[in-house]
Amino acid sequence: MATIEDVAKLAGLSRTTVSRVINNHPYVSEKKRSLVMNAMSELGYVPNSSARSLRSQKTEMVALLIPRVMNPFFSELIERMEMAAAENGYQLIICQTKYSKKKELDYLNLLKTKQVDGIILSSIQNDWNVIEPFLEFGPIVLCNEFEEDAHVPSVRLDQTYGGYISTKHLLDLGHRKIAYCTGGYKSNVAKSREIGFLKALEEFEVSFQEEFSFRNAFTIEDGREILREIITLKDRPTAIFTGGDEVAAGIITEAKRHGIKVPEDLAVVGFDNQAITELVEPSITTVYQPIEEMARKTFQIMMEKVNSKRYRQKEIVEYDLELIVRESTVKQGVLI
Amino acid sequence: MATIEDVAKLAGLSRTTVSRVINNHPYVSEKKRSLVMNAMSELGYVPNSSARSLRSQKTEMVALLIPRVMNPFFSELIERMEMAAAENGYQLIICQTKYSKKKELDYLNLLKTKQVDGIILSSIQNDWNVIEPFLEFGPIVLCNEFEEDAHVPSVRLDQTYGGYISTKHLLDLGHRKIAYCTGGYKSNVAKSREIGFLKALEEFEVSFQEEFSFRNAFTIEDGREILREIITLKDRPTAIFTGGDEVAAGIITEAKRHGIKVPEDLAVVGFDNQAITELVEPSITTVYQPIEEMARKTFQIMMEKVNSKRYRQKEIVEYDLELIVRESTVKQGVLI
DNA sequence: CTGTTAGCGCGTTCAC
DNA sequence: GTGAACGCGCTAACAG
Repeated sequence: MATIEDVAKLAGLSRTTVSRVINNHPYVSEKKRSLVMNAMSELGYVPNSSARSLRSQKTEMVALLIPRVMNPFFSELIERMEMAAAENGYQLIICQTKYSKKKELDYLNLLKTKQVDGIILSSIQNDWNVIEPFLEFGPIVLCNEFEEDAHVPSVRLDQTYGGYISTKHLLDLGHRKIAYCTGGYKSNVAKSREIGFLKALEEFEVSFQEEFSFRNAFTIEDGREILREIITLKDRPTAIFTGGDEVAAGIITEAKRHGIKVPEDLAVVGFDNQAITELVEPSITTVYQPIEEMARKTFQIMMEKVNSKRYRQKEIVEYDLELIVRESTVKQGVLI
Repeated sequence: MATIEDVAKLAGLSRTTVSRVINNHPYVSEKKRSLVMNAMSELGYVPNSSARSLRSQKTEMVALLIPRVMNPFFSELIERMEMAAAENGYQLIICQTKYSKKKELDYLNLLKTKQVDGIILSSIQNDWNVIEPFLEFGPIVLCNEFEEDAHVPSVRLDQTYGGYISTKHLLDLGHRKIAYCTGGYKSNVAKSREIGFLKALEEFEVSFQEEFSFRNAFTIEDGREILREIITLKDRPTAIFTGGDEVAAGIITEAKRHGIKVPEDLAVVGFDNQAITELVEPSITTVYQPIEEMARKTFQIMMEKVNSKRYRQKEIVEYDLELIVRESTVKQGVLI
């Protein structure tokens, strides 16, 4: 593998001059510049990035911590984030915490060992006070997560609003017995949605019935089970708010098996606007989340932080969610 | 940030001894070892990985090249590959080529610049002769891809068999007018499936009708369009083989809108065994692919290559696919 | 068993 | 405009 030294020799110049050409420094005569360029291409020279990182204290890599990849929301987040990284000449390292505190800490260590310039957290397992000390070693930016006492940038979606509009939609349709079901891992995300949910109920002077509450629902199968639970209730809800389209899909398909009509007997709203919302019949009313904008903004802030080296500063960017009404809440004419 | 030098000073020893402790070398007395350990934890010392990489010529990172993340097949591949990497103490860098030759080359350069120890290709855009030269700089392992003239390891699924069993299934059910539709990007993958498809037809002495061929089908919407094309045909197929569950789902949902019964009027087989296969009604007959085993094996071979430093050696590991029969080909009793 | 020394490849003062 | 020399942090001979 050719080094900068080899290039210098071949060009009959010093390492310094070669380095200057590589880094586009001024004060290099055109003659020597082209001499260097020729030598570089002749040798197929490429700078060694470990050496560069050691010298510059920058790796041009960022780690993205997520609970897992196989969740359409996070898949899209990865896709968008990788694109944002690429546009900035950065590489993206994927870190699945699998909801484990230990794994999260292991990955946070990438900052200490200088394997990455910064860390984007889209999932938080540990208490903030155990994460905070890592800020000594580099920037941490929250994406789709939020911590009240964290003095770091946080780019997120207005989940409270999301919970509010979808619940209000159900209330506007006349529903008063509304079940609430959500996944737990989204921590603050789930909490915010619940606040919005309750706020809407309050506005309509409807009180929430605790037996209509379902937690830890993530998958299609979870949705199916929830429906089975619901039909055992004497007093059944007429509508249900879910924290994810998969869960909504599970509820809907299982409802059909049990002869429960959607939306007549049970209206269902999902969350995420995934592809399945248009596949299931009836199609699923859901909440669209502007993941691309969020990813872009997150990365942009990360670049700022990397350059400014000021990591501890609270800053919140919030994007609005959008309700997409489909057939699982409002019966529509059949299309031909 | 504390360096090895700081630790050595605090412990009153030399850098070498500290280094030996870090790397678990023998020949270090217990006394000094604990002296070093204490100094390390007191300073919160962690080795700088750029320095380590520069010295050892290893980065403990591997790049995974895929066309894009937001495709359930690749999402799962990423998820499994990240887990395999983590088990081996490696980090995984995600590289989306977006089907672009240039991007692929940019990412292959990670090998040259020594940012990664190896590259896993799950998608090939450029001709092999332009990829081959990169082998000078590190190992390349193919995963779910195949190149006849590439002298590198290739871990893949027997796509020919996959195409064969699903087509044979349709033939066994009595279908003789079978349409074929597939995505183009899977290059050799798609070709292999087609070979299996044709082989099955041949065994049943059925000839393929060219007007039943649809290319570049990837999405649900593509599936819908294909169905709309099909109904314009005078002579319609009675069954259709697709290269992906999304396409199959699109065909099925659109068929229902047009009053075409699945499977009675049109039998459909998908590919990938994604979650939607059980959501759509009728549920989709599909082909299961053992992605986890493939990812695991790929990474294991990568580790071998990284250590042995012998990169140019052909080696093929192939896993069988499995047909999963559901309602889109065989009408089943309604479950309650 | 332990310390001294010499680079890994690069960027950057600081002289010329 | 250009080059010599130092050091980023670490590991591995080599010599004791």
